[in-house]
Amino acid sequence: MNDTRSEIIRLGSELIRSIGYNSFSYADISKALNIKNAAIHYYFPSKADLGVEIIRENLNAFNELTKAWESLDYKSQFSNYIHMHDSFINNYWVCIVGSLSPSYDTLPENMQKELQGLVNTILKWLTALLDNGLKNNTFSFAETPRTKAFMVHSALLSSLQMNKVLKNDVYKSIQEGLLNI
Amino acid sequence: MNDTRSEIIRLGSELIRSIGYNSFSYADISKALNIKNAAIHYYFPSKADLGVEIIRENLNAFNELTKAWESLDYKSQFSNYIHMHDSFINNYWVCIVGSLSPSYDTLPENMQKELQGLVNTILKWLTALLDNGLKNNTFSFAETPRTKAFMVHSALLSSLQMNKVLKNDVYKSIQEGLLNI
DNA sequence: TTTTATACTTACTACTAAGTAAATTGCATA
DNA sequence: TATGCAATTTACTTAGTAGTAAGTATAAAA
Repeated sequence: MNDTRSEIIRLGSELIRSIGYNSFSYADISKALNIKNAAIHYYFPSKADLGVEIIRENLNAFNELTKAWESLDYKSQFSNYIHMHDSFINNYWVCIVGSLSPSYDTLPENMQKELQGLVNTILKWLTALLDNGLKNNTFSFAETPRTKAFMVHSALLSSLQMNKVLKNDVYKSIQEGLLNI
Repeated sequence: MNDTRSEIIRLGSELIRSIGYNSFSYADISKALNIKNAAIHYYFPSKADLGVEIIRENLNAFNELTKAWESLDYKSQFSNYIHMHDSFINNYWVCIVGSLSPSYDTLPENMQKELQGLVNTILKWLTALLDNGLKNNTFSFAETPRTKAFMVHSALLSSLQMNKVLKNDVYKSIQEGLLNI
């Protein structure tokens, strides 16, 4: 994979996090990388192709991270997950799922499928972790692991969105609240 | 307020919930209402004017609802709040805050301010309710009322977004989880 | 009966978006 | 040295989008 291609993905990823998929254009990328709009079409014929690739890269990154955490105890894995997006708050970025979900109905079909895959992967991993941690008393909560996974994921995702609007301590507050299980 | 004007707001509201502010155009509204695009500009010279009005109507609706609940016990008020958006799930709509927040940086300044006002009003009301309910033992939780309000609001908001993507029981699961405080 | 204001329509502008075909550059290999 | 391929630009099309200026129908007020 060459430089230009990976730079396009990197920038596209940032733009999705900061302003959303429908709000960025190939012109935003071409200006920033000092190339022409047609050069982006060379690597990603349609914007949907770029969108799909960006989601895939996020899925790969998630899978690699969680694999690297495998040997850690459940509490550490959970804490790592909760702190996964810490670097986003100063830029007021949201995670890719939080960015794409509200505009889900406007996304091309292949992006919708890819997004579903990403969300399912995250929730499956988190549910298993909570289930294991509940069984060996690392965690304690009343809900089913699946419901708890929904709640944790949702709270975290949305705290990044609220951080964009309120620019206050909402992200840190929710993190602390979540870690206390 | 005449019919056309309120129909524009109603439809605009729906469009924001279903596809987002940046994804709908005056053409979407004019076609649906069988009027011309310029007729919308007559009532709302710029799209931002319409956006601001839609947020304001939501704020008014929230204030009226919570005022109507004032005489109820805290548990009922909390339950009402949690069920506030039940009618959205079958259409896969998100709430206005969940729709606008991820694209916050693309919104015109007056819409940003209005959105902040709405979020602050919701969080202020919810924090006060949780605080009161904690003090009289209606609720029991370890976090500060403010943090708990962040968490409840975030989980609920984001469950509507996940409902769009997964079209499963995530919204109901999170509701049940939240009601158990 | 004329005037005035409201609620629009007609017909347009300026601009931005994604996408494409064809030409060009530059480097590696035969 | 010539050829061929990959990476890119040039120059363009098509299809929207918000927004506007000028005109029109209608009904109530003067």
